[in-house]
Amino acid sequence: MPVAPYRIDETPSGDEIVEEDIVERIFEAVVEQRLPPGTKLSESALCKAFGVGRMRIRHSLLLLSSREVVELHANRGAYVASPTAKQAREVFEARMTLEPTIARLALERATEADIAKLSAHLKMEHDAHHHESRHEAIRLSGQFHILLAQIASNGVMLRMMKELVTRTSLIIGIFGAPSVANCRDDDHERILDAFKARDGQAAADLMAQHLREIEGSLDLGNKNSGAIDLVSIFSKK
Amino acid sequence: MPVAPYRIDETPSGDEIVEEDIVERIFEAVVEQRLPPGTKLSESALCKAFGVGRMRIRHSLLLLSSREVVELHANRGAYVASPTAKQAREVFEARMTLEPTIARLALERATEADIAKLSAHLKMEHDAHHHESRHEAIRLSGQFHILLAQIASNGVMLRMMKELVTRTSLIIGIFGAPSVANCRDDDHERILDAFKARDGQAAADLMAQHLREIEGSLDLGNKNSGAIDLVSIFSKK
DNA sequence: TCTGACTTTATTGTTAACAATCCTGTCAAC
DNA sequence: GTTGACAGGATTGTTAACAATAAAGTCAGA
Repeated sequence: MPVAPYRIDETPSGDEIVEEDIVERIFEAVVEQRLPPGTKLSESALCKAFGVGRMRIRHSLLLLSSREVVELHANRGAYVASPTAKQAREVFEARMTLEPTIARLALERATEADIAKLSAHLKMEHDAHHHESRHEAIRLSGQFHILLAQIASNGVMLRMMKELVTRTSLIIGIFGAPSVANCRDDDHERILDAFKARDGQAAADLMAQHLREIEGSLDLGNKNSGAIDLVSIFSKK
Repeated sequence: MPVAPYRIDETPSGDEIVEEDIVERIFEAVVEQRLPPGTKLSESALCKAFGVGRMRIRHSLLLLSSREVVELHANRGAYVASPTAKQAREVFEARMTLEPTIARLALERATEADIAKLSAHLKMEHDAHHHESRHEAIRLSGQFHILLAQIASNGVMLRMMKELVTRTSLIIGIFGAPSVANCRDDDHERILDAFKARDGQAAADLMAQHLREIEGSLDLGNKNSGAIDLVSIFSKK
C-alpha cells in the first residue's frame, strides 16, 4: 500500500469530479449563453465532455431539471430549458422579491474587502464590455448578482439566486432583443456607489429599479410562448 | 395485444410512482415530524416502503439532498438533515424576505374561492389542534403557508416555500421548545382577516410578525450546534 | 412523387451483478 | 478490563449488459 491507509476526511479539492461540479459547469455555460434554450444534452456527449460515467451525468441532469434549468423528456432525453413568458414573469417576480433585500443585507454585512472585491468585479465587467468578449461580459454581469448574495452570506438565498440568474440568462436568450446587453453595468456601478455610501435603502431601490429595467427590456407580451394554440390560430375568422 | 396500442400522452395520474412523488411524500413526513432530524434513510427500507427499485430511491434521495432536506454521506447513506443554528437563521431570513411579499401577492390575486379555501383550511387547523392529532396539526400549519404561495400563483416561489417550510419543521424539531406548537393558528386567523379586508400591507406585516414570533420561540442562541468544538471545551480553565 | 407502413438504428431507462466502503462483533494481547 | 487488530456482515457505489422507447431511414404501393 503505497498510499496513506487513512484519510481524515474527504479531500475537498480532490481530483475526482462530482455531480455538483458538472451542475455548476452547465450552469455557467447556460449563463454565458453558450448553451441556448432547447439544446439537446445527450448523455453520451456529456460523458465524453466531462470524462465521467453515465450515472454521474444522469444524476447531474436530474439535479439540473430540479432547478428547472434543463427539461427531462421521458425516453427522449434532456434539453436546455425554454422558459415560457409566464415562467419568465415568475422568475422576475421572485428576483424582485429577493434581491432588494439581498442588496440591503449585503450592504450591512460587507467588509471593506468585500467592497474592494465588488469594485474589482465592476472593473472586469467594464473591460469585458469593451473587449468584445461577449460571453465573458454576460457571465460577469450575472456573477455580480451572485457576488452580492455571497456577501449577504445567506446560503439559502445564494442557492436561489444561482438558479434565478441562470434561468434569467435563458429568458433573455428567448425574449431579449438580440442586440441588447443583459445588464447595463452603469446600474451595477450605481449600486456599488450605494455600498460606498453605506445607504441600504438606496441599494435596495436601485436593485429593484435595475431588475425592472431588465424585465422591461424583454418582450414578455402576450405572445403565448411555448405551446402554440393551434385551435385559436385556425378558428373561424 | 389486448391493450390500446397508442397512448396520446403519458397518463398524469397513472399508477406508476415517480421520483417526484417520493420526494413529496418524504417532504410531508418531515413536515409532520414523523421523520426527525438524523433519521437514517436506508435504501433497502425505502425500496420496501415505496415498492420501487433502488434507482428510484437513489434519485429521490439525491433530489432531497439538493433541497437540503436530507444529508448524503459518502458510503454511509442518507440521513434526514439536521440544520445548524446558522442554517436555521438563514432559513428564517429567507422566509422573512419572501413571505410578506407572497402574502401581499396572494391577497391581490385571491379569488373568492381562494379565500373560502383559506377559511376552510383554518377550520381544519383549529379542529386538528383540539383533536390531539399533533401530526395533522403540524402538517396543516405548514400547509397554510404553502397555500398562500399557491394562491400567489408563482411556481418559483411556491417551490422555494415547500423547501423552506419543510426545513422549518426540522429546525423546530431541533431548536424548538418541546411543548410549543409550531404556529399558533391565531396568527393565521389574523392573516385571513387581512385577506377579507383586502388589506395587503396588513397581510404582509402580520406575516412578518408571525415569522418573527416563530423564530423568537426557538433557541438559536450561540450554542454552536453541529460540530462541537472540542478544543474550546477542553481548553485550560 | 408522395404517402404510409415497416425496419433499422440510436438513445434512453432499468435491472442485476459486482466492487468498495463502513460498521459491528470477536478475539487476542497487554 | 481495556485496547487494538482482524474478520464478518451489511450497505452503498459503480459498472455493464439488457430492455424499451422513439427517431430516422427504407421501401412498396398508389
